[in-house]
Amino acid sequence: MGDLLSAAQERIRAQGGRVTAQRKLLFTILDSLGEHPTAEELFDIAKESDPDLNLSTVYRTLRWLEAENLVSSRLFNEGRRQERFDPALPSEHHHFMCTSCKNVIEFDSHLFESIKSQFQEVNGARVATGSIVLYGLCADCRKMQTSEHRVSQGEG
Amino acid sequence: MGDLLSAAQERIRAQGGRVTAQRKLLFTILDSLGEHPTAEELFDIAKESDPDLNLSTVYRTLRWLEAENLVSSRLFNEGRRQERFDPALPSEHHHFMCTSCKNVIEFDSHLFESIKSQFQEVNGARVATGSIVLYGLCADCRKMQTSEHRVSQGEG
DNA sequence: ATAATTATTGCAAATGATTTGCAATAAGGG
DNA sequence: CCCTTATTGCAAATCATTTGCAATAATTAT
Repeated sequence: MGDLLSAAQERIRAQGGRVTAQRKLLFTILDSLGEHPTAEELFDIAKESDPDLNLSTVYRTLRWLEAENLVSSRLFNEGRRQERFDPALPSEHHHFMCTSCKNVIEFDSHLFESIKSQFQEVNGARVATGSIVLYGLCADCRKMQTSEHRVSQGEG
Repeated sequence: MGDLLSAAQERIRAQGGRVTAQRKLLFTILDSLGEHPTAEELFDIAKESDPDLNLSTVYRTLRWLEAENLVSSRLFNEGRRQERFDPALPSEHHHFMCTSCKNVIEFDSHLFESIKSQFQEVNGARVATGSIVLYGLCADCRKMQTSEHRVSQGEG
């Protein structure tokens, strides 16, 4: 929704680059996808439209977007050591990952500034960036777990 | 300083395991090291005492400690996709990583609880764990940067 | 439109971090 | 001190990502 598609195309042109079908496809998907996909997840979605697409192209496109500050990548503690790509605008925000469905929810917290300045004062450090990551069950997965309980206990 | 060494040895024995020289060495190093080493960093230190030590043994030992909740592993955004192992006791704490020297400083924040409960209320989720990671320059590296500036500007 | 230029792609092989299979070694019990 | 088998070292496998290179295709000039 942030119109990554047109922002990215403009930047490509400004750099004398080429607006290829693969890039347009990937930009479009990222733009509409309200998620934090891994390279492979994005690849799997894109392959439905372009079966010849290669995973290297996905990585190269994501790295280019990252260098242009149009997406950022982060590692969650999900067992895998795999990056997730965040197409949100680069305002400071934090993440919650559901440990069951792996969905990521973004959130803000005005308390984060206080945490940063408190750390700086105590340690004499200079904090440049940072983020909060929370893990747990999202509302949907909580409901499902509860109803599974009910079923397995014969209460449904 | 948390006496990981003896805690770990006790648990090994309790499980019918064997207290090997390699394990003792690694426990001792982790115990005294006030840092968050990668497997390879720990390996390099340990190799000085036991040149035949193998990196697999380091990984296996760290994974075992992790399963026993005596260390935890985390991924920082340092370019590499490499785990760092935290030998701190499993109380909730947060991390600052110096982007220059890569040193990790642990800290607490009572505000974290508020952030968690606020997220839960707003989203209907259940937060189980989470943490704050800050990046910036530690006090020492700030000083060095400043003095380098001074030198390069001929002000020293 | 068409050809020329070269950025970008697909593929395969390389890389870096971590894991695993297996035969050799060595703790700890008898 | 010997036996049993947990643990080790080594090499090969794996997973996520990157890279070299020849083939392809988007732009640019014709």
